[in-house]
Amino acid sequence: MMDRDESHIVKRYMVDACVKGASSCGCCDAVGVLRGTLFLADEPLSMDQLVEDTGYSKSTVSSNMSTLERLGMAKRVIIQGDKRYHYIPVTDPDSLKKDMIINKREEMQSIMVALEKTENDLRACENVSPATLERVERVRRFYRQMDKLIDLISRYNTEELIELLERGKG
Amino acid sequence: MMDRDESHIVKRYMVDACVKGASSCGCCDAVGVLRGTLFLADEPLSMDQLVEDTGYSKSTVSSNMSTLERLGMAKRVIIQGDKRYHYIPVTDPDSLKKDMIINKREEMQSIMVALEKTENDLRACENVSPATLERVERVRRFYRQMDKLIDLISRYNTEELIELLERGKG
DNA sequence: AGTGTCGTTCGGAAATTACCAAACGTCCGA
DNA sequence: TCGGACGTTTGGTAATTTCCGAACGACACT
Repeated sequence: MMDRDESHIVKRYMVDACVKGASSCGCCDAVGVLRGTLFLADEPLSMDQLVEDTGYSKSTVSSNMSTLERLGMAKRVIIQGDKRYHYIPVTDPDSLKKDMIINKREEMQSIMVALEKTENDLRACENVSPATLERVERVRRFYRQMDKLIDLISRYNTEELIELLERGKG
Repeated sequence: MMDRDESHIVKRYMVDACVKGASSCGCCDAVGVLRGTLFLADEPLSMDQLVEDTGYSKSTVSSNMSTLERLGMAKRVIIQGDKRYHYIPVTDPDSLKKDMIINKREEMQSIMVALEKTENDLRACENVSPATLERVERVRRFYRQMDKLIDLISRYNTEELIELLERGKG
């Protein structure tokens, strides 16, 4: 039988992977640890179980599970006859892709707003070098394009996209 | 004439936007400030000028300019008759897209490696629940798909992609 | 070799962040 | 309306990160 230690070893890679993924989107390690733990659980986990399995305090688990929910990586489910919340990992490719894109897009949008304001400010000054203005315009064009691209990508599911792009290139 | 203060106001949005973008890829504020400053400069800037314009110390500028270079967001150029380095921002859409994709892809790859190891470990244990194994497989499939998608996307330039996807959906 | 100019690296201080324990609010059953 | 089980919020602390100044190494010119 697999004891706690062996189970922990199996978990390590998964947790490490999730921690890495989390830190690359600016989240703290706990978010990754919690996600990894959730992935390798046999059933929906209550907060108490997450506290037990990860060693984090209740408050840390609570706040970081909120983050996971917000990022679309975990969901709460109701277990009949148990008033506690239970969490499951989101593993559906299309949901994951959707949330990944939504988050990326919000980032882009806020950068685009700032770029637009900058461009307006620059135009309002008389003695700004045309090269500078042109440079800001170019970056803004880039973000506009990427935003459009992300929008288009969000309208297909992953299989469709792969097929379309493979066909396109031949 | 635009004095230093006015120039600073114009810079604010751009710098804020870059700081936001930087922190969303796990970089500290200084990286964003430096990028924003570079965007709005009329000419390539030396390290001394960056120190002056940003208020950061020489060592901070040095190390953070390295990360900007690594991320493909700034480049060093040689100015004739000046032995100091000068930096310019990268604004070419295709370079920006390329580096953005390269960085994203490296992330994916390392997560995929970890997922593969986990799957192997799980298969080696006899008493792992099939549901858990299936869950890991599903996530791994997701990352494999995304990796493939990113690879395909990297083979087109942005205009081609937009056209292809617009045509595809009608 | 000696000197001056650059850029990077290193050690410590300051600021920020992550984390925990305790207090708090909420919901449900008695 | 009380009591108990949950989850969230808060305040303080520990740990990490950021940043600076100083020391260092590299290079060019004398």
